[in-house]
Amino acid sequence: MTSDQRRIQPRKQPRQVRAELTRQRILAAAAHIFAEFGYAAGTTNRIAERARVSIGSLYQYYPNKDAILAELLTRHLDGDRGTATLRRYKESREPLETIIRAFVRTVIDNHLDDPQLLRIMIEQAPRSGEILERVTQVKWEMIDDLLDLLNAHPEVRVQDKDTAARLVTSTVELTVHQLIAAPDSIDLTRLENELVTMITGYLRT
Amino acid sequence: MTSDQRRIQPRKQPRQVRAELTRQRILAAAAHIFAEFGYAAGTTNRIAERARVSIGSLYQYYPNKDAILAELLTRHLDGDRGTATLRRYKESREPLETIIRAFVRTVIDNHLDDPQLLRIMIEQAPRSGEILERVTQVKWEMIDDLLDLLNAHPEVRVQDKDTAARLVTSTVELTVHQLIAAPDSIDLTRLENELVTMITGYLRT
DNA sequence: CACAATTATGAGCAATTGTTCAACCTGGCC
DNA sequence: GGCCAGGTTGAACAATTGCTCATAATTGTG
Repeated sequence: MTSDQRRIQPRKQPRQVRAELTRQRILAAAAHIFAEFGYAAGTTNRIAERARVSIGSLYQYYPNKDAILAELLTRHLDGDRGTATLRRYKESREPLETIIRAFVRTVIDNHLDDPQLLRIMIEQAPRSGEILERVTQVKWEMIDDLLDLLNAHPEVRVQDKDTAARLVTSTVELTVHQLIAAPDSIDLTRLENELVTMITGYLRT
Repeated sequence: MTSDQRRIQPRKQPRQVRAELTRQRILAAAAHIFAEFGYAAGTTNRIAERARVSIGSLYQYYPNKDAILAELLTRHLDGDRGTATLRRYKESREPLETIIRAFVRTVIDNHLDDPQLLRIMIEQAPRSGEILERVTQVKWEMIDDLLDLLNAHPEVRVQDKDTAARLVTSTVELTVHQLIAAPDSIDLTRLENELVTMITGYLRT
C-alpha cells in the first residue's frame, strides 16, 4: 500500500454517538444538496451549512468531496436488488412474464427512493476512478445474470441473446430512470405493464 | 426588451472572413473540449487555447460559456431529423416495421456524429433556462408525432397509446444513446434489428 | 475534579474559474 | 499612404471552490 493513493475511506472512525450523528447529518444533507444542485454546484460548504455542521467537521469524516458521493452510491448499490431478483428466478419454472415483471418491479422500486439523487450519481458522477468502475461492474453483473436466464428459460426464442440481454437491461434501467425522474411523471402501474408487455413479447420473438 | 436580460446571441456579428474563421475554430474547439472534459471542467480558457485564439476573442463572439453550448446544441437539434421521419410516414400505408425501422435508423444516425458531446449536452447541460426548454420541447414533439402515427396506423393494437408513445421514444433515444456511447460499443446493425423487432412486436401487441 | 482523547469550529489559504478591458494589430477604402 | 472600424490580445480581477489547521469545546475515565 503506497501512502500517496487517494483516500476514499473516512479519515477517522467515529467513537462517540455524537460523532456518528454528525456523520449521518452530513450524509443526509449531501443527498439533498446533490439532488438539488447537481454534483459540481453542490459545494462542500453548502452541504456543511445544510447539515448545520462546520466545514471542518465534514472533512474530519470525509477526505474529499468524491468520498461523500461514493458513500451515497455505495448505500444505493447495496440496496439494489436487481441482480438478486434475476438470480432467484434462474432455475425456476415460472412463466417468463412473471420473471420479467418481478425484475421490472424491482428496478422501479430501486428508483422510487430519490430519483433526482440517483440521476446525479449516474450521470454526473466523476467519469473516472472508483465510482465509475463500481457502476459499470454492477451493470455488467445484471447483463450477465439476464443472459444466464435467457439461456436457461424455454420460452425465450430471441436469436441474438447477447444483444438482447444488453438491450433489455438498458431499456428497463433507462426508461424507468428517465420516466420517473421526469417532471411530468408517468403512472407507474401503466409503465410497469407496458414495459413488461414489450419485453416479454420481444423475448418470445 | 429590458437590458439586464441574459444575452445568448453573439455580442458581435463577424464582418470579415477572418472573424468567421475564428468563430468556427472556437466552436470546433468547444465541441472537442466539452466532449473530453465535460461541461464543468471544460473551461473557456481551455477552449480558447485549443482554438489557438485568445480568451478575449472568445468573449467577443460568445457572451458566456452557456452560449457556446447553446449554439452546439442548436446545430445538433437543427440536424435532428427524428420528428421529420415520423411525420413523413404519418399518412402512408407502409407496414409498421418499415416505419419503425426508418425511425430507429434516423435516431442512430443522429448519434453517430459525436456521441460523447451529445452525452454532455443532454446530461450535463444546465438544468434550467433556455437549453433545457429546447431539449424538452423537441422531446415532446417527437412523442406527439409518434402518438399521431400510432392513432393512424391500422397495425397498431396497443391499448394505452399515450404511455406507449412515451415508452417507445424514450426507449429508442436512450438505448441508442447509451449503447453507442458505451466504451464497449455494440454492433449497430444488431442493435437496429433487435430494437425494431422489439418495438414492432410490442406495438402490434 | 483532573486530564487526555475525541469532536467541533470557522477564518482563511491556494487554486481555479468565468469574464473584462485597455492596448494593440490588420485589412480594405478614399 | 493615411485612416479607422473591425478584429485580436492576454494580463488581471472578482468570485468561487475544495480544503487545512490552529484553537476551542465536549466527552469519558480514574
